[in-house]
Amino acid sequence: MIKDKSKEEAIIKAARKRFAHFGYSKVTMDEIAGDVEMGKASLYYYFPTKENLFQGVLQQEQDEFVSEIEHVLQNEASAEDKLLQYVDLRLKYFQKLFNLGALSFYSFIEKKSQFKEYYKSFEERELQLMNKIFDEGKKRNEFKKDIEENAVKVLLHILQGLRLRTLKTMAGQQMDNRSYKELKEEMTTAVRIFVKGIKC
Amino acid sequence: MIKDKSKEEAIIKAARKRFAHFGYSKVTMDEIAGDVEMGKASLYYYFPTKENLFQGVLQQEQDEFVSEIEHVLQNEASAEDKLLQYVDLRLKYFQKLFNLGALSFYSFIEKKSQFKEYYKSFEERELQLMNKIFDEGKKRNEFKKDIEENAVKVLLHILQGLRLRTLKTMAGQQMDNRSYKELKEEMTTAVRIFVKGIKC
DNA sequence: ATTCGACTGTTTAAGTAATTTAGTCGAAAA
DNA sequence: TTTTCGACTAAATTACTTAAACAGTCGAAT
Repeated sequence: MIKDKSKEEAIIKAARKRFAHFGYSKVTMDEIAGDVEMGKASLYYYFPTKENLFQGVLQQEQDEFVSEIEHVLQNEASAEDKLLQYVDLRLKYFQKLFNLGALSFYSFIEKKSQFKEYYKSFEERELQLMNKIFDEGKKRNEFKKDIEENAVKVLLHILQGLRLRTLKTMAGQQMDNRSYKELKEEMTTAVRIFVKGIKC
Repeated sequence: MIKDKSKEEAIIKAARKRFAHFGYSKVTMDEIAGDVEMGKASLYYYFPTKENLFQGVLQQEQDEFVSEIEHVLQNEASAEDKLLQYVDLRLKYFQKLFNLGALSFYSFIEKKSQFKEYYKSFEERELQLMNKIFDEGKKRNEFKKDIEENAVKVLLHILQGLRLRTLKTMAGQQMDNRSYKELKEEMTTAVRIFVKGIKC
């Protein structure tokens, strides 16, 4: 019943390496099994499906991101600074997912759209995190109390949209350093102006 | 040398009808020719390629949009109101392109990406239009003079991103009225807060 | 609890033939 | 001179077949 956590993690580690390099569909369970010196059938003792294993990889990245961001929320910076730190960490997480092939324009239209549910629940989590930042900002009187109803959600969608837009312009290619920097700058500008618009 | 404009328009009209209903690849030149009671070969007298004919359709939509928006720019509304009118018209134009099958997530990743150049030049045009609105806003002292360097471009990208994000969530399906209204509301909120952020 | 060899059914890839369709051309009509 | 089109071709798309690869199962062994 209680499965060996370290084995599980070794499998995820091997899987992540392969997925990050070749993308989901170009990696076979046999190869991953080979990497951890196991038979393929043994993998199925830990993960019921290949998809589930991939989600394991994603989940680990997500946990890492969430714990980083929650750590940030605890420091004493202003709400605006926290938002900017959020943008920074979120963008790094975005890049990781991209390198795992979990993003890219293609993955969104695939019939199975394996991760729709996954992304959706994460979006809710993100919204909570941002709301927390804004609530603290209100308490500290950085923002006025009567922020526009959907402002936080809109900001979240703005950031999503800007990332998606960058994804589009790359369509297939690698994410180079220039795209990354441009995107970050755009997001930073957007947040700064947006926050100013909320402050007054 | 001087081709019959009314014939050309009749062809575009017929083509638009078909493209809007079936999408680019599901329409044959023979069918369009049938609609205007011509032989297919005659179409090639007016349009060198099928792609070019499709672009003719797009160009007409774009011209219509641009002339509407330029009309708006001439009235005496505030810069903010002009921006909101811009959002409204631009979204209607977006929907038209969507119904023509010129958008949709698929069209962006198609190898040929026939319209990359087309969209790019249009984006520049859009940027000019928005800059015009902002420049007038500055002259009338609605905005302070030292607007952040890339603010206008960032706003443009925000609006693009929000549209794209909606496109993603629909992925394949029809654009229903709810998506449309939600998107419009988001854009409106974004513009209002953004403008406030620039004003002060 | 954990591992795996041997197996299966389904999915993907490769190859090929058949069909459709964009685009051409030269001649003819207006 | 401008406009139309029938008859054609080359190229792309589709439909189909077959071979290979792969995800996932199972029962037996540690």
